[in-house]
Amino acid sequence: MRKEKVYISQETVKRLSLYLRNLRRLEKEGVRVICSDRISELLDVSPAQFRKDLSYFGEFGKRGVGYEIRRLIEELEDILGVNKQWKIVLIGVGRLGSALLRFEGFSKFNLKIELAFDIDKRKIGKVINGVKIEDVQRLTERVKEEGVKVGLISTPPQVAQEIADRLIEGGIKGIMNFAPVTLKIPEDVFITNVDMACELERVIFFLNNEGKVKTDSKLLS
Amino acid sequence: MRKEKVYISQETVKRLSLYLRNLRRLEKEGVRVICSDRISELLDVSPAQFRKDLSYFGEFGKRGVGYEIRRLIEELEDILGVNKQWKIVLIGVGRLGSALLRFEGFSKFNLKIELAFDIDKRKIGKVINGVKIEDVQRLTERVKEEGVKVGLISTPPQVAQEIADRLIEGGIKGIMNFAPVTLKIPEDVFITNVDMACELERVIFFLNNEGKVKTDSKLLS
DNA sequence: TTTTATTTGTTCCTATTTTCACAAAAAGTA
DNA sequence: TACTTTTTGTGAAAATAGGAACAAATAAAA
Repeated sequence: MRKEKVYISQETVKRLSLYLRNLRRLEKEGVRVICSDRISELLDVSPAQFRKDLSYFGEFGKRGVGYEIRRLIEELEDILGVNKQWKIVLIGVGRLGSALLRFEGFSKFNLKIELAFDIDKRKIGKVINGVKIEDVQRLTERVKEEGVKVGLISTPPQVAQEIADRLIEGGIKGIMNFAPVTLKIPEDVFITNVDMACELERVIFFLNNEGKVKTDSKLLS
Repeated sequence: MRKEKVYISQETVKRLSLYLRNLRRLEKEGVRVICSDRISELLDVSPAQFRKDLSYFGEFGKRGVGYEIRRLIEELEDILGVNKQWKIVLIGVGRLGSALLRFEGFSKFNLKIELAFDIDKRKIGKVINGVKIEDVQRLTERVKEEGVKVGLISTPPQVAQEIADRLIEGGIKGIMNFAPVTLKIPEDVFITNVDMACELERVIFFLNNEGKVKTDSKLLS
């Protein structure tokens, strides 16, 4: 039974994506059906959490049996929207940017970067992984032209805000930002920050507070 | 007044790191004192949240005035532990790995990768950003030898678990994992997964559920 | 057919996180 | 000195997320 109005938390969405990836792997390994207990062993998620995450979107399992993997993969692809083709643009083809352009973790899962932009004349015109690098001057118009909806920002932090503004002007509705700055964006645009320095500092915090800290919800004495 | 026993959430730690970075930038811009309201405008955090996050560790502000930036930077560096030198090892010098080796977002903030390993004979011996790439065969012993405590895994997913095991055998206590797999690690080791495909799928979820979704805590109709 | 085993979907409860709101402190002003 | 303004630090309330537990559904066994 589909719910009237449900708030889906970001944590739930992250987990859905995690489920999908692991279900695909299981299917490849020949598994046909799986129960929430088994999922729980594989991922770091309680069985109840798994069932509840799915329950926001419908009933996909069979009581006493489990979940048919093929069916669940399709449902999750549908929920996340990864079965549709979303045009993705990358801005900033530096070392991180070119790694992203060729990242198998994207391409393997139907996430293909289709346009790339840089300011460096020496890079413009080059082709990386089938994508021709274009002049960032033309960013807004090209984004409009191609109807791109998702942008990855891997520029230096100083220019990230300007790039974001231009992307949004071009009609971008979702941004994944690798630049270590907090971008100002309108309410109707979604942003996720991949902040590697913060993540690494989080690891260091744990080490630095060792003994004073409990493993999951950190206890400080 | 320091608390007896306080649980620090991961979200709080992430924000501390975010505060630190932005305070450093503000200091560079010549700002000396800042209040929680101003921080709130700059970052996407409520003033109360900022004050409460800090309050777990002590009283660093002055009522009616705000926070002296220099002081707060030092306190945060101390809390996070980033003023100490932590030895960091990177495993897997592919495209992402070499981008990480040269990533300014790390080096600028006193986060220096000091050892790097790969399995590819052609890469072993090469020097990237002052770091000599070593043979992954010797990973465990070298980690022990050097007393490394933090490891970054940027290998293909198939070998990530084995690398994690070897790191832990060598005495690593904190891992930042870029491989798209859920690693099994003991309780006393801290791990953070940087899962770019999940992040990108989260953006796509938002686009795919547009209209049905409210901007912050996603409303699905 | 009836009974027993499982395992889901969901309700209700608990724990955690965030926000509110205000007393306490600081500094300036009259 | 007394009053005003500002802004912190924090206890209490509100909101959110997570987990236990159980009825309902399924399939297999008796």
